[in-house]
Amino acid sequence: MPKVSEEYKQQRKKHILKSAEACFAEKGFRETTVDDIVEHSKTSKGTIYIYFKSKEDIYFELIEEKFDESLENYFSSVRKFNTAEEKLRYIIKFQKNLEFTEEEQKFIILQIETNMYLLRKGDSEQVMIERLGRISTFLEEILNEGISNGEFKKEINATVFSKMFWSIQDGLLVRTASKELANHHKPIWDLVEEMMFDYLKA
Amino acid sequence: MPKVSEEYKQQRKKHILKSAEACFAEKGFRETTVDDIVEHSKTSKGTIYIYFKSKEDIYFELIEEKFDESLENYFSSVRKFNTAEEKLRYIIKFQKNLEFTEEEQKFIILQIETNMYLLRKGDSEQVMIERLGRISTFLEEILNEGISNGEFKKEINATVFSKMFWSIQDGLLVRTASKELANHHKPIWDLVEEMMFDYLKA
Amino acid sequence: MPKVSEEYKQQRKKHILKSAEACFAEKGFRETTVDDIVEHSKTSKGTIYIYFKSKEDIYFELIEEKFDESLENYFSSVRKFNTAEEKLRYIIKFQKNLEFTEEEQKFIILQIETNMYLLRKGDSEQVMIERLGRISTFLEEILNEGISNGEFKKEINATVFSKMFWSIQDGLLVRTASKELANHHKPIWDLVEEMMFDYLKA
Amino acid sequence: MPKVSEEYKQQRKKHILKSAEACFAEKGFRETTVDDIVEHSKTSKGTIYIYFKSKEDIYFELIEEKFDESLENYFSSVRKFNTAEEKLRYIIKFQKNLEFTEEEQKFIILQIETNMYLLRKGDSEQVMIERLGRISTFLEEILNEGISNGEFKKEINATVFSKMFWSIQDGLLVRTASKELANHHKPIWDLVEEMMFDYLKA
DNA sequence: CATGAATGAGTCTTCATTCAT
DNA sequence: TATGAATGAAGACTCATTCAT
Repeated sequence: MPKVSEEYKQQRKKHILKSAEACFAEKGFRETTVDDIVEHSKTSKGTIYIYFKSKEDIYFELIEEKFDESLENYFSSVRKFNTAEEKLRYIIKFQKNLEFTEEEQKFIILQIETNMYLLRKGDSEQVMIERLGRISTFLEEILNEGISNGEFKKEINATVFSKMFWSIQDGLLVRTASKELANHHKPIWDLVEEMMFDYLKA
Repeated sequence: MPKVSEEYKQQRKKHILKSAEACFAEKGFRETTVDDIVEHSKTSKGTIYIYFKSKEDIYFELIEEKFDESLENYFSSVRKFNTAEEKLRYIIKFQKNLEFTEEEQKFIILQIETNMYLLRKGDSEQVMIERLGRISTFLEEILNEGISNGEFKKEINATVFSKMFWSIQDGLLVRTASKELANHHKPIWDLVEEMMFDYLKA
Repeated sequence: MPKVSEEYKQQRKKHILKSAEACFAEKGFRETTVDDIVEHSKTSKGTIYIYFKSKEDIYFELIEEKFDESLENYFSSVRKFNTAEEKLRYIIKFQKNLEFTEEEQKFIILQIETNMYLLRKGDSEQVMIERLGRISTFLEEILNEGISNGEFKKEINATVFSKMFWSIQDGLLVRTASKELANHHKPIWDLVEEMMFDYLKA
Repeated sequence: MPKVSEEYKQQRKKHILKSAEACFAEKGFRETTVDDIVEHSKTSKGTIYIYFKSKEDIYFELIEEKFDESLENYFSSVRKFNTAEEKLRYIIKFQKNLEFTEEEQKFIILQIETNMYLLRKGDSEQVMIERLGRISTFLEEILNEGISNGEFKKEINATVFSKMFWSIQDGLLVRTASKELANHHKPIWDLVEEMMFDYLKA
């Protein structure tokens, strides 16, 4: 006989998570204090510790949520296209069209930092590899689809190509987080696109 | 121990830096305490503050030293080759042959974290962009050399290609830091190499 | 203990201030550690930093409070008298009758030290001069009152006399802080009284 | 068979003391570091600890020296005058004519702080009281001289008057250290002079 | 005697977490 | 459930003093 509905509690948690995201993006995990989150979320320290068992816990839930949410959206919008080429071109187009606002850049930084954090902790095996695997598999399927139906040449190693692709994407993301490349990444993606399709269809 | 040679002092500093590197690589900047460095270096807190004015100072000197040192070695070994193609192939080969020990992987993580840290602080403009610029220019020169002497096709935009190349390298490095890709990056570099030369010489 | 009344918090702050006073009086500002205050107040370091933002902050609030509080009481008790002579004699009598306990002597020392501290910092202009001004003006008014109604002679420069008076008071206070003069100051005040009134009414 | 002459050593000590004086006056005892004194004296930490056994020791020797030196000079210049009145007027004139440079004001602050420091330590009985006694006695003698030869009236209590005089002097000094009264003390001394001689000769 | 590098106890301050209300 | 006051362990940094050269 809970006093408040489950839905209410979910909503409350989401609200805190949103605040935490803003804070972490702004200052990073270590530099963000629980008080920062309290202030941003207009709740209280006690409340936060009702919904999360530690600051680290907030961080993990945030990453989990953020990642899964955006990834599923992404996958499904890609799947709407018919041919493998269209799908791949859409993926590239999506990256190309990302307009990185200050805020988004900060979130990218946060994501990269998080990866490094996880890598260091060695927990990565469980979490990260599974994720990278999912993304990799997603592209592999598209590539294999293209190979089967003759869009792409037979010699392609879909696994390797997929890993390469996401590595490139990662690299461009890292650079994009910096001001140097920020919003100048389009010509690079153009080049990548040209080069890749030359290879895939040669 | 007074009236000690400049050389001795340099050595002492280097020793502390070495210890700091190990600690930072192990736990990251924020999680490493000065006491960790004290313990690892078998010196004392006071001594560390003779040679460095803050924990952050150690960090920056470390990054600086590590980076500049390795970069210059790298550049000069590349320049030994005659043709542009040889040079580029050597660069790729170099990346391909990197055998990342546990320790080196940790240092890569540290470097990436550092970049993120700098990006967040906004101090990055001075330091990082200059560095990325140096690396980018280095490859641009090689590419232009190849274009002039007919090794590579005329249509290549050396600036864009160079940026792309290093982004890919970055991306692979990030992934390599993870256990997933660790020491499985050779086939990916093979693919990159094939694809790139196809494009450059088409 | 959450959601606590403003009054409760004021009380808590006062309690810490009381402890700090005892510690500062005992050992001086610099020699007093925050841990001393913690121990004396039976609270915790954290609590102290909830109510004050630094050790210096405690010090200033203490001085401020102590000073303003006692000064206003003093002024109002003096104003109760009718004639200027009565007022001035009361002021002197008040000084004369001060029985300096060990503790009060220590607080006098603290006050003098504080003045020196402020003087050195140069922040004194704002705070101290304003205070000295208030005290000086207070006596000037009494003197002018006495001059107007014929109690005192016309030739008196109220401003100079006032400053002299408080300097004497200061000097006697400094000496009183020492054991030498402690509680032997009455005959000196008698002499001062005699001499002053001889002059004022000559 | 000392390696260096006693005179050399005395000179060295004096030099360090001079530097310490400047530093203590500038920043106070606690805020002055041994390194400050090292830098100012252009010697070394080791050297300082040859001549003094602690930072506090420097402080005490400084106070001792400074005080005794100036006091003896002062006494002897006063004694040159013939009558008690001349002597007392000279003392007042001396105070009146003090032109307090920034530096001298700082040294006054240091002296006052030192007194407070000594008072707190309870060592005051030995050192300070003896000093205050010497000064007090000095003036008592002058006053008694004046009483004996009819310059001053018989009813004067030389001991009390003397203590009062130095208290006034102390008070004016404290105030003079502040910017408020700085170099505006002459009219006050004029008033004190007038009032005192009115009393002494009445 | 002179030097200054080394030391480490001692400071202030922060902040994640708890728990009484 | 919600609150926010209380806690204290932990961290960065300082500096008087020592002592090998």
